[in-house]
Amino acid sequence: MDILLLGDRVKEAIYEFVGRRDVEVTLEVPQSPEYGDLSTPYAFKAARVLGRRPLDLASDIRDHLLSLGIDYIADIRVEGGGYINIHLDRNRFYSDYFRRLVEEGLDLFRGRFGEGYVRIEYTSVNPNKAIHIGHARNILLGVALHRLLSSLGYRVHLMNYIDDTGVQMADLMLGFIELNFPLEPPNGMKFDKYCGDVVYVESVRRVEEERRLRDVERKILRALEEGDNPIYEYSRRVAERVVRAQLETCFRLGAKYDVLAWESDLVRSGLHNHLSKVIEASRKIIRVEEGRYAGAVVIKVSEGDEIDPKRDEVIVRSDGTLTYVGKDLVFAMWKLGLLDMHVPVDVFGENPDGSKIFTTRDSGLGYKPDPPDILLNVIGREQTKPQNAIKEVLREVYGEEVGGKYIHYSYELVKLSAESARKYFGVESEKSAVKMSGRRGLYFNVDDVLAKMVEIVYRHMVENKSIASEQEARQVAEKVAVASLMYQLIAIDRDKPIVFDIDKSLDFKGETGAYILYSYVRANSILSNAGESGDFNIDYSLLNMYDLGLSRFIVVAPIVIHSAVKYLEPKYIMTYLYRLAKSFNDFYERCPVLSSTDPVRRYRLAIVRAYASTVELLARLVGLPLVKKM
RNA sequence: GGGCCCGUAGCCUAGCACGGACCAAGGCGCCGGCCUUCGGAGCCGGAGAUCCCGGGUUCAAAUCCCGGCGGGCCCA
Repeated sequence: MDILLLGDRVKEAIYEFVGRRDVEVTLEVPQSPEYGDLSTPYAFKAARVLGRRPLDLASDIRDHLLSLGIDYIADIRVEGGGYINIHLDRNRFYSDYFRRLVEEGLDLFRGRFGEGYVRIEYTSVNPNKAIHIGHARNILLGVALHRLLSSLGYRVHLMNYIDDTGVQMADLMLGFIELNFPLEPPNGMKFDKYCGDVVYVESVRRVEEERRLRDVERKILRALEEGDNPIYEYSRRVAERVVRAQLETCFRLGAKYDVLAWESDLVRSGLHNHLSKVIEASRKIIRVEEGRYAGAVVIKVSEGDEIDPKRDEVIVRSDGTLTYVGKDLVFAMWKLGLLDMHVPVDVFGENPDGSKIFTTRDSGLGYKPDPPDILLNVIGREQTKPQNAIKEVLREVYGEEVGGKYIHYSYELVKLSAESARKYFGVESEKSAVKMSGRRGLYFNVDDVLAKMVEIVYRHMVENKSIASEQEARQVAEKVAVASLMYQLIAIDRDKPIVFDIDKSLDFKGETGAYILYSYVRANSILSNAGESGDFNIDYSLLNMYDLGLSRFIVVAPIVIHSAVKYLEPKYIMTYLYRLAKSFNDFYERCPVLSSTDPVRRYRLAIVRAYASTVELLARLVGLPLVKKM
């Protein structure tokens, strides 16, 4: 039994009692323990449609619920003019839940919140530079979604799209081909950083300065788009090396991939020829006959005959080339398993867990994605307009059911604080935040940021002499750093831009990932010093309000997990983890465990054990790394 | 200009999905306390809020609706 199951039981009982379900029973856990463990303002809402007074209705519902003798319900009170407050037999309910949680962990939840096949496309960084802090938001959202869904019993397939035919790649290659940058980075610099911070930035600068280089840039770009030529072959070797370097960073963040899909391979395999299918089938897609857009093919979202650039999307230009949206539309069809279209794949490498990463290639076994139940595309919010157009076409051509599977999982940009921009890049700005720019080299690499974080955490541990071996301390510091970065980027609402300030992100005080890990370390310290296990027949009458406060917070976890998966919001788990850790630290200050005498000591050990198990469970659900010492 | 998103103490954020005990919670910063108790990356106390503005719906609005204002993003 857990609070979610109990809540469902209560809901059903109320629906049956009133004989209608049009007014939803919303259950909440009251802030204050004196209002019980579960509460609903249902009587206020339902009173109107039932033509009754809230107080009377609430009383009747209470009497009915009590008459059912639902297990674990000790008392029900009507308070505050109509709230129905359910008080549980806390000794039994908390103890029983804690015991099962500690014994079964994740098994308590696996398969309970739906099942199916989910494809997630994420990361999608151009192969000309290192992963920066803005990409990290994308990657960490993907990681969290993957862990959440796969842990709860969904089959998850992970794809990473790599655009190796764009102008960014062309500019990088211009640096190697025309500006004679050596292929080997200076003194041990990581290859992706070298490409992005040194070669690419310089190429962009030179192209802007020298007209002659624009022609070279165009020539290289054409070679990349056409493929099957020495420039493309060279470029592909460089790009693969960059991607391998990028993946090292992604792995640090907990990422995993099943298939890397390269734009150049998709072009060569003829994927784009399939665009004609949807062009013919859709009435929204039209070939423009005259005017400015003559010869172009356009997704017509707007009403009327005129092309409205504010609303409509060009998918094929007048010269016959595909736009980004056109490419993405046909790619979407492939990812949804709608095309009978195999692309050659080969093994690219391995994930940290040992599973294979496949990559598209010019030859190899043919691969076709299985149709997923949902397709989550983790893409920035700035792409909303083209993403909506794609979805509309899918809806029209393949029906609501298929179109509904296509989800633009969007998030706002990560910007740079003006202070950081000035201090580290010498860029002055009137505004409080600056847009990052790969072209100007105005961004923080994840590797560099993590290195700074690791250094600070490591020094902290050395000062506290908390860990003996240097090697172990380094590993721990890495996890603390990643956890903190993850909290910074995941706990914030996806619709809000994040202003990244390097100095603030290096501060591990307060509401941070480190805080969560620290509380977990404290819990583990108690457990490992205890020398015995707890007693899971807790008698709360012998304990105080802080024991109770932590306990009733632990018990809420199933509700949080349910919301997180229902709304695909890992943020709910992150913010809950922080509040839970806070509750634990309150408990820690006021409730001595080891120095207490039995039975209090063993009751508290059980609570600490339940807390640690909850943190382990939730951390696993979002991919948050944990440490037992720090 | 149009479309979408955001607006909560000096700053950052939670709560908004599903209106309910919210005279609004947490963090940073500021002021003042707590290291002979299980690890102080912690805890306690204090100051700090027209929940952008106006209207509407409702027994009840930070939450829903309408209109404004301000900011962000997008518009081959």
